[in-house]
Amino acid sequence: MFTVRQMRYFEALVTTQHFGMAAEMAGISQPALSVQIAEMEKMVGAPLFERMSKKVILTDIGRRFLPVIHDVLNRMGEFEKISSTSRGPYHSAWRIGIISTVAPYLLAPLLPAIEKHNPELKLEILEARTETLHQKISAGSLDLVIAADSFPDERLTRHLLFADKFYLASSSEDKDCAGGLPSPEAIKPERLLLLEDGHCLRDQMLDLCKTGNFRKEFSATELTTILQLVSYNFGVTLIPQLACMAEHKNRHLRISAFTRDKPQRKIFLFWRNRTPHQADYENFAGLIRQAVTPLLAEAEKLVNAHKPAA
Amino acid sequence: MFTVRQMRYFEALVTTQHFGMAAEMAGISQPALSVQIAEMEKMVGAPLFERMSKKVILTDIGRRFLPVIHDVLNRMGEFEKISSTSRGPYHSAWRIGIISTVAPYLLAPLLPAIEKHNPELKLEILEARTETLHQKISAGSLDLVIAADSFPDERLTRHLLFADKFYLASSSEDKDCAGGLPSPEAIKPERLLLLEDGHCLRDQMLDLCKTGNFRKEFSATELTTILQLVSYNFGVTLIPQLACMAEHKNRHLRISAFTRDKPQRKIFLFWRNRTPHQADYENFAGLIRQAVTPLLAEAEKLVNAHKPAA
DNA sequence: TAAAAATACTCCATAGGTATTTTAT
DNA sequence: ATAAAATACCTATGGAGTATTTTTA
Repeated sequence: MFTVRQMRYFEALVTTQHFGMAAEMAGISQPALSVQIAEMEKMVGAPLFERMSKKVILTDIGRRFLPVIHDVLNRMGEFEKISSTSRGPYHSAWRIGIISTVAPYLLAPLLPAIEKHNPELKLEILEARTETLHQKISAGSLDLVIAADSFPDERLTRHLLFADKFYLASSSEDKDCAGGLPSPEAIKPERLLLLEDGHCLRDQMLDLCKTGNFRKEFSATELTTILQLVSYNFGVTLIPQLACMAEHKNRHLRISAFTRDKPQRKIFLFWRNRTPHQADYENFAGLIRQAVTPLLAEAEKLVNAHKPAA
Repeated sequence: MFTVRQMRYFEALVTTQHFGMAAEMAGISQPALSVQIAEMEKMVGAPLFERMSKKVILTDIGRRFLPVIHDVLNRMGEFEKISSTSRGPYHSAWRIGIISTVAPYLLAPLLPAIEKHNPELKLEILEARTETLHQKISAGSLDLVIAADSFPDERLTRHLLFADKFYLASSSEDKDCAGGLPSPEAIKPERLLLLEDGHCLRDQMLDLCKTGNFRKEFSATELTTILQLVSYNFGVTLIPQLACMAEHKNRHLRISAFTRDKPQRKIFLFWRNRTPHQADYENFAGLIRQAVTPLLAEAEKLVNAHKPAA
C-alpha cells in the first residue's frame, strides 16, 4: 500500500497544513510532495486532504489514516534504537542449552565468573537432554549448547571445554568398593544405578560398564537423586569429576578413582558453524575453562587424598 | 530506515527460512530478495540472518527486529480496510455545529428524519455560538455549521435552509401586548429581555428593536430561560418561529405575529467551499428543509389562530 | 557434485528536480 | 495580482530481472 516515504510526507503535510512547508520539512521539493500525496489519494480512491486557500486540512477519510500512520512511523523509529543498541555482542541474552548432568555443577562456578569478567553477558539457560538440545540449536532456538562427545553434526562447530573423568561413587559402608575397583567393568551389574533413559551419562555408563543387566527398578532424572541412593548403599554409580565437589558434602558418599582405567567424557561447547559470534563464543569457551579448572583440580585432589587411605 | 518492501521480504524470509522460497512468496526473483536483505543488513551494520546450509535463521539482532516489523506490517494492513470502508459518504460521523438558539428546536424533528431517511448518517453535534462555530469550521474541526445570516466568509459555501420569522413573545397576562404590536420597534425597551452577549439572536433582536436600552439585569444563555421569564410577565422578547411549537406548551406564553413588519432571520447550512462532500451536503440541506417545514407551518398556523382572538 | 546464496550487469519504474501552468483568493 | 498547488518534462536512483559465480555441504 503506502510507502514509508509517503507516510512521512503525509505526516509532514498534516502538521504543516501547507504543501510547500511540508516539502521543506521532508527535505524535498513541493512538486515531489504533491505527486506523492496525489499517489496516495489515487490508491485510496478519495481525497485525503482538502485544499483550502491558505491551508490544507485532512478530509474525514484522511483523518482515519492519521492514527495508523502515526503509529507505524513511531514504531519504525524503534529500528534506529535496535540498530544502535546492537553494537556489541551482549545486547541480547545468549540462549544456551546445557545437559542436565553438567548444568548444576557447571553453573555454580560459571555464573560468578561471568558476573566478574563479563557482567554485560546475560544467559538464558535451558537444561535438557542431548537430543532436545541438538534439535533446538539446529532450529535456531538456542545459540549455544554444552554437551558431551557423542554429538555428531557437521553443521555445528565444537570447542573442547574440559575432560570430565568418571570416578566410582559408592557408600562409605560399601565394603566391596572400599579398596577401589580397577575399572567400571568391575562394578557388579546388579548394584549399578543409572539415570533414566535419554541421558547421555546413562549411555556412557552402560558403555563403560559393558552390561545391560543393571538395576532397572531405580532410575532418576537427577544425578543428585542417584547419589543419594548410593550414599544409603542401595548401589553404586559413576560420578563425573565435575560433580564431585558439590556431591562430596554428603559424608556417606565415597568417591574413588578406578585403579586401572581412567574413563572420562569430554564436554564441548557447540554453536552453529556460521554464527556471526564465532569469536565471542570462543572467548566464552575460554571463560568456561577458567571457571571449571579449579573445580576439577579440587576434585582430583579429593580423589587422590582418598587413595592412600584405601 | 527500512522500506515497507524490505520488511515484507524480511517477513517472508523469516517464515520460509529460504531465500528462494521467500522470493517466490514475495513474487520476485531470488537475487532481488538477496539484495534487499543485504541492504537491510548494511543499514543495521550487522547480519540479520544466519545462512546455514539448508536453511536461514534469524540472528539475535534480526530477532529483535522481528516483532516490530510484524506489528508495522499488521498495522499497515488496516489501510486496505480503511480504504474499502471509506467508499460512501457515511463512513465517519459528520461533525456539525449548530448555534444554540437553533439546535434544540431543529434537532427534535431532524434526528428522527435522519433515522428514517438516512440511518447510515451519524452526526457529532456541537452546540455553540456563531463565532466559535466559525473558527471550528475554518480550522477543519467541524464539517458543517448551521447558523444565521451574518456569517460572511468567502471560503465557506452556504445553502439556505429556511427563513425563521420572529414573533412577539409575551405573557398571557401582559395587557400592553394583548392586541399585538405593529413591529419590534414598538416594544418598550425597558421590557425587552435578551440572551447574553455573543448570541447572534441577541444581536438580531437589538437590531430589529433599534434600541440599546433593554433590561440589562436579566440575561440568559438559553432561550428557554428567557421565555420562562416572559411567561411570568417579567418582560417580552422575540421568539423565532422554529421555537414556537416547543415553547408553546407553556400556557402562560402568548405568541403573536407583528401586525405591520414581518421580521425574520435566515438559517443557513455552511461548509468549506472545497469539501469533497458538496453533493452529500446539498442532499442533507434538503433533508433539513423537509424536517423543519411542517414545524414552521404549524407555528404559522398557531400564530394565525391567535390573531382573530386578538 | 548439487544446492543455495551472492555478484555482475542491464533495464525499467519510480522518485525527485526545475520550469511552468492552473487555480483560487 | 498573488500565492499555492498541480502539471509537464527531464534526470537519477533504486529495485528487479537474467546470467553467472561463489560457497558450502
